[in-house]
Amino acid sequence: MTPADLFREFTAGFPARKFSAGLLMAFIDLYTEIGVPGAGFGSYQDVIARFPRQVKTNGGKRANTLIVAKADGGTLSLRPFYNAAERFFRAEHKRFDYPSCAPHATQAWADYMQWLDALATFSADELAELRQKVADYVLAALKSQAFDPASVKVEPPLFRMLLESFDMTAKKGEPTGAAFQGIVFGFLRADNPHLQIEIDKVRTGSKRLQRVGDIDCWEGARLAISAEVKQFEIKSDDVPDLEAFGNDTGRRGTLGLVVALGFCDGVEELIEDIGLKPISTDDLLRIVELWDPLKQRTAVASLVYYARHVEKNSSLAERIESFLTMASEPSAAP
DNA sequence: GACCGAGTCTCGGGCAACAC
DNA sequence: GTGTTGCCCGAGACTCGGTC
Repeated sequence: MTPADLFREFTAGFPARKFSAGLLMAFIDLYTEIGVPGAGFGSYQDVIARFPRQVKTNGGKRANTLIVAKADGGTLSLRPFYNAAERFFRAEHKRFDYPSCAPHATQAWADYMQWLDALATFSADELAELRQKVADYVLAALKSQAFDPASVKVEPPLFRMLLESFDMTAKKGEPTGAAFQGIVFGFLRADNPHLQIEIDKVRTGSKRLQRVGDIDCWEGARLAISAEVKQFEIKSDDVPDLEAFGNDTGRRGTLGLVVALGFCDGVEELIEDIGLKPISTDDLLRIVELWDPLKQRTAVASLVYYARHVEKNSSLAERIESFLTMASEPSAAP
């Protein structure tokens, strides 16, 4: 069998046994390592006569793979050479269609006795050329699955950008507190798709509407979450005003949130003492950073809905939409 | 003792051969 | 033509020994 014959046989069998490529390369590397090329061997049996096959592993168990004894007393296994070939195709050249089956492949070595016979007669140059042809053949036959970062369209984290950069202070024609209330509504809407979210315009008077907080989240007839939204930094003097809210949510077994731009020193502990959970914009940011773009889009859509259809304030709605347009431009995303 | 590599074994799934 | 069976590839769990 000439190198050309062997290569033809390899290509014919490759579709059914892809691992045969790595096995063939491993045979060549093993023979090269122990100095078979140019040593005048006529067959695999001649090689084994010089480098006896080990039929037991170092642990005394039956060896299924090809292990030979080296002249210096040590042993050499086919497996590391096969591993290297598999790494070459899969890790280095991203041919993930090449099978990950080193144990199975190296156990099948005995199916290729003809190849081992032929390889024993080839020169070093012939072996190197054949090895290169096998590698090239596989690289051409199997498609590269290398990851191209440029091929991935990254959607900007719009809601996070809103939290970080949108000016929440009221502009001309906007009611104070509306921007922040809309953002908290968007946050709760996206974070609680299983709940019905109720919200009204700022300064509507939640008591008058039989509501508990500025934003109420219902699971059927049960109030699951209620939030008081404060577009300012809460001081200790403001805490007594939250007592009734804390009492109401506590009585109902509702998770009561106090969402504010920030809290003065020690105020968060005072709020927790009355059974409420203080959440600052920094807390919101930490949570939103873990959201995927789809969830962020839901929050943004809810904010736009709030500005357009709840608050019905065109000034705020246009300011939000203008911000989103700018933020969506490729150069704007972080 | 933890970690890693080498080796064995088992199992699921695809596919071809075969029986009806 | 369809259902069954068996083979074999491919994947991965598991064990064991060597090394640091």
